[in-house]
Amino acid sequence: MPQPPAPRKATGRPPRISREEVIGTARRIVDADGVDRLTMRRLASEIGSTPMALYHHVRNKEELLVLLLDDYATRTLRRPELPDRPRERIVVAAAAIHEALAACPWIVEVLTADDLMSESALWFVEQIVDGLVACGLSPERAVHGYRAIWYYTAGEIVIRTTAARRRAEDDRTTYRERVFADLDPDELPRLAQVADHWAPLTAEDTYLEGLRALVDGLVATR
Amino acid sequence: MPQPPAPRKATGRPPRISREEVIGTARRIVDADGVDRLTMRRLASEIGSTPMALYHHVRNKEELLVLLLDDYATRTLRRPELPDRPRERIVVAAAAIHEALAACPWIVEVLTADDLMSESALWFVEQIVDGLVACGLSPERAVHGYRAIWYYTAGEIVIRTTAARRRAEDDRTTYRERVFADLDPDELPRLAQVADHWAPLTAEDTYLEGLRALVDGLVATR
DNA sequence: ACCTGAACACCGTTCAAGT
DNA sequence: ACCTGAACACCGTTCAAGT
Repeated sequence: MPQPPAPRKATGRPPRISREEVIGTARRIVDADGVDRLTMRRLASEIGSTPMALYHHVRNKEELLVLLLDDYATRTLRRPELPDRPRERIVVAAAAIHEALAACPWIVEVLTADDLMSESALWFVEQIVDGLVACGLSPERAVHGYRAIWYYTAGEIVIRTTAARRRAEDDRTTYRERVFADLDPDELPRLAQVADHWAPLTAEDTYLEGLRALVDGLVATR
Repeated sequence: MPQPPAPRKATGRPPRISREEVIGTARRIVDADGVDRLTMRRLASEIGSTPMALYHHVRNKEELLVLLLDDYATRTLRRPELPDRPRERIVVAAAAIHEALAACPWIVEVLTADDLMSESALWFVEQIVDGLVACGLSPERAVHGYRAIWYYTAGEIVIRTTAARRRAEDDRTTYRERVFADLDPDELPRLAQVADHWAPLTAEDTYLEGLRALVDGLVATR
């Protein structure tokens, strides 16, 4: 293999590994085994070097992760054909970002606090669902409305990714089932009404509807 | 101090620490020093016990965090006076949840990948802002619209919290400033147009406007 | 300039034993 | 039933030294 010509003065020891190699190897580890398997030690050994050699190419692990995301975005974000209608153009552009990030679950990691299914939050969910029903929505659409508000508030991606992870790890549906079984229909009538369909309703992908609603709201004359 | 009567059969050794004590102490640590200072070892020593004693009251650290959030929600979520109009009722209920979570920054932790300010994402931001302008919004309102979409897509809370943390750690504004300085006004005219006002515009709190728009969109007849 | 070895100061969790 | 001690299998990062 020919040596590339050295464009800048070759002072000191020639580099054995490059920043690109570090990022590329990190990407392989993350794609193969998930982001929490990416450690500086493993990365070093995979690259055939020592942990400390990495610190000469990235400042620290946090910078490595930022570089990794940047690399990911550059490789996967493709510019779609855009419709002429401005409103639709917004939707398509946002959906493209969403799709790219959704395929990149390691972005989120940790947290999201399950489903905010805490007893004390249910009353608020009730108000939202009931309010949407009072506005003329069907219970099903009302649940979707609540889901959209919660998604776009706490982050649709974050929630779905960790939920999927949870589902893979063990069946923690028991907790949700218990909450719904203990529901008082007098205090929380709407939730009780939809309790049986909650699982299939929340399994549906309603991202685009929620997004369209948000855009509608933004461009509507107030 | 009087011993509480033992309601169930007292077999074996009497407990020295309770689950409530574990959670309460964990809360104190988190409130004082942040969530990543909460370790099983420190929690144990703060409680005057050993790490392994904790595992008799919580299954593992993840369960401890879930319990901690539940405890937090129970203590801070207060039911507000609700307006009669359903649409306003939704807004108030959702805003109450938002407010509680916003005051609880340790929920998020890590990630959010800065601002998705990657070169390759800017084009999409441009399309969104330009589309909103084409719909009749002022550039300022268009930026707010984009911010709302991004917030409600990736999670308003998550973004703001980590942004605030970053600001406290060091001035990483340099990166954003460099991106905006390098902007090509022919390719990304709207972004270039608002580049100078980006910082103050994004510093404004537009949560309620975005939320109202989302609700408007959801209850609007399509 | 770039890399290495050894060490620092930690982690969460398991296992076997004690009371 | 509840708690302890010791150990396992790790972390990210610093420091001083080598080439």
